[in-house]
Amino acid sequence: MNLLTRKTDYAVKTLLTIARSKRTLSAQELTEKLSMPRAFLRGILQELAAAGILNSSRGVSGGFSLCIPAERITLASVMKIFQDKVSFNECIFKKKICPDRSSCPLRKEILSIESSVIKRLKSITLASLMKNI
Amino acid sequence: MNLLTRKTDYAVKTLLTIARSKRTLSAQELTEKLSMPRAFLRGILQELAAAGILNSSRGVSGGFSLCIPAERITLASVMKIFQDKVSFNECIFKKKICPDRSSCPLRKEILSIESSVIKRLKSITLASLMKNI
DNA sequence: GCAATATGATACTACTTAGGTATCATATTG
DNA sequence: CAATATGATACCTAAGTAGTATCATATTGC
Repeated sequence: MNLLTRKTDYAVKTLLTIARSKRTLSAQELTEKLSMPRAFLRGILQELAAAGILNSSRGVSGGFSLCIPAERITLASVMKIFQDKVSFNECIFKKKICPDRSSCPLRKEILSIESSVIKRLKSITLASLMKNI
Repeated sequence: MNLLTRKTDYAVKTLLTIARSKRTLSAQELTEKLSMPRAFLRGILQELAAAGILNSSRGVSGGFSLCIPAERITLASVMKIFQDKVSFNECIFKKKICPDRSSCPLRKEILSIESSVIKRLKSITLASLMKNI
């Protein structure tokens, strides 16, 4: 079980690199800097652009740059792009076993853990990650 | 992303049922009580027995019973049986990108979240789940 | 204009894991 | 000895993760 998928991990590290270098970086440059698989990274960059986190420009000196200040890009928001549900508990016992879902003790515990994890994921920003280096 | 797999979820609910009824219950009885797929539940019960959480007895009036007091069966220990790694971060950047893994800011954050989740999972026991009903 | 360089869109493959089934062997009880 | 249980094991299928490949389109500089 992994909290972050590889796409999310790549994405965060790529975003950090872009944030540090204040200029536009192409997929090619990023691939070399970060030694990530090129085609895969291209896809990730495209998704980040589509999600409105990156600006993209085509053509000879094109590439990607941040579209939002680093303070406002959270780990939770990046995860959301690449991992549909950042929820922990998809209760499998609709009505069969737990006649009253709202009273299921296991569910309560998991939801409580989930919400505290999500809270923390929302509090981690690109900017805070950069400071901690 | 789900914190608990279905096997773990079934296992916990099954263990709760066994713990409540102080007698030996067969896979057949449990299947009926809990409306879980029979063959699947059988496998889960076998794994729980192999892990030393359940006693099993064969033959006509055989079945399963708790082998450990409910206070000492934690959610973490059940997860461990069915979900090899309850770790959150399998860092993918061995030495390439993070020359010094120990200083990776993202890794630090994830490990911190992970350890607090594990701590909570260890604190949830069958007994505590039963009390909260 | 045109070649070179970029991204956009999209489709496809390989691998792993989760979820579930089925069967034969073996032990226990009445 | 037949009925009932678990033990061990070998499958199968669907979904998600990780990664590749290609064609279309936009931009820049000569």
